[in-house]
Amino acid sequence: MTFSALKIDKDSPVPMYHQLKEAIKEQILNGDLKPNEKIPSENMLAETYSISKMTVRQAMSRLVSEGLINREQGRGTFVAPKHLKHPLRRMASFTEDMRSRNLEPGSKILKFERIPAPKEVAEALSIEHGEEVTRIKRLRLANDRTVGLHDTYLRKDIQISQESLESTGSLYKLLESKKGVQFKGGEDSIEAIQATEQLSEILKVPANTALLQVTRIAKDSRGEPLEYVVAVYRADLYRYTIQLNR
Amino acid sequence: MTFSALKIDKDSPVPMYHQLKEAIKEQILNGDLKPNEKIPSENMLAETYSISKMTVRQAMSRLVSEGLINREQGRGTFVAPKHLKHPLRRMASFTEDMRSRNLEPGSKILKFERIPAPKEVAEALSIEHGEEVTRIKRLRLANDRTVGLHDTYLRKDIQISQESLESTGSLYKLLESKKGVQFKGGEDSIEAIQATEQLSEILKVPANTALLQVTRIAKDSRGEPLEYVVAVYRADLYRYTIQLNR
DNA sequence: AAGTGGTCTAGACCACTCT
DNA sequence: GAGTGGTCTAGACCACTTA
Repeated sequence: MTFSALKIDKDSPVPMYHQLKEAIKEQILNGDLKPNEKIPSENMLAETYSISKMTVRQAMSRLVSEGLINREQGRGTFVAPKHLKHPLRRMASFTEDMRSRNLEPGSKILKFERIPAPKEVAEALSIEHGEEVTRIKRLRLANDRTVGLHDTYLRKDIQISQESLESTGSLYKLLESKKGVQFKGGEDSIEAIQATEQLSEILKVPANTALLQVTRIAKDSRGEPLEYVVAVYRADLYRYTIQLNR
Repeated sequence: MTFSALKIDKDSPVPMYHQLKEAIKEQILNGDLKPNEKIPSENMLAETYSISKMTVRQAMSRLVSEGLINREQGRGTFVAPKHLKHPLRRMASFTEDMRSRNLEPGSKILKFERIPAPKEVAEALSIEHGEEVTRIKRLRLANDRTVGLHDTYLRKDIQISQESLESTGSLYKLLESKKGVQFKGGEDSIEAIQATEQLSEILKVPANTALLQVTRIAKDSRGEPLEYVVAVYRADLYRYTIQLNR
């Protein structure tokens, strides 16, 4: 057991439960803790690091909700069996999504403009019809192959420049780390569509091919809609995967 | 404020945080608490019901993860803005999914058999190639219209009869309430496919139409795969919606 | 400054599993 | 019976928002 190597800094501004959570997470991801292996008991961990059981439990609860461990009353806590694929459990950006699939994400901006919100967009963002929004149309690449097309609309108080987006690459990263935006979550709606002539040209597939369309409304920390995206993906290059709880 | 009507039974075998959670949930769902309305503070609730703040917080945390409320440090806790659609937040059965859309779910069993697991199924269920599984092929209906086709494979220790499934309607309900199965969660993989000739006949759509295919691996309380389903839906009648956190 | 949610303690007792 | 996770207490202090 490599747990002895673990250390928790009580004076750190980072909460202790978070330090413990990340430490265990790392051991699971790098293989020190193997699937189905038993994790030291909560009481044990509390004693070892001289923190209270409730704090240990908070770390554990979050690991459970990330799907990394399973708790069984009376038996113990175990590393979750490994997954073959890499289903996401949280709202991810295209960039994060591709990285988790071990693909190199890329972008090509086709349009970057400020326009009055069309009806559908205004409705999704809960703003007035015609209110100004930023509209970004981008080809999305994985290992230099075109996998999809993103049509993004941002609420007008989100001010970004084409240059900053081009240099950052990831819209979510730009918003979160440079614009102080906090995403709380969002809703994805996924459907199958037939390629229109225009889409078939852009994505280089035959007309009428089946495509996967993901429509997202992303929300800020107050739960207000912030971003509306219609993403269309080549069905042969992209599938949407998600890990769910019950 | 109708919170005074709320009561918590300290001697009940039902945890207090669960009682509190359900009570608040009900007030949100029946409209006593309106979207964006402020909920009494944690300290207030703790005092009112003479329970500790940590217990109140456990109730709140679960409501947050169900997407019903938002917490904002320094400001308070608020009922989440309502959603236009009904995106799911947890692994749902087809039956639950349809009900949440206000549609009446239905089924027509096409096949009910015990067969040796094909390779793909064995892999998904982490069992030996050729081990016996229950295979159920069903048309799925919403308001008596065919919306999709489910091809389900169950691990061999799950023993159900065609009659019990027919009388219950919902496979998940049958397993959970009569067979003591506990689903922990699962993984959904969603892709767009073209209708084969066979599928186009069954679903009554033209050949090569775009269809939505959802492949699910559902897991039991120990995290072991239990059910493998390949579901194919008519793109014009079904979309997959999901609520995500970040 | 007052009020709110966020973190944390140092215990306690219970329900469950395994031996 | 020993060990484990699940619930709960009665405090404490901190970080943040709002007035």
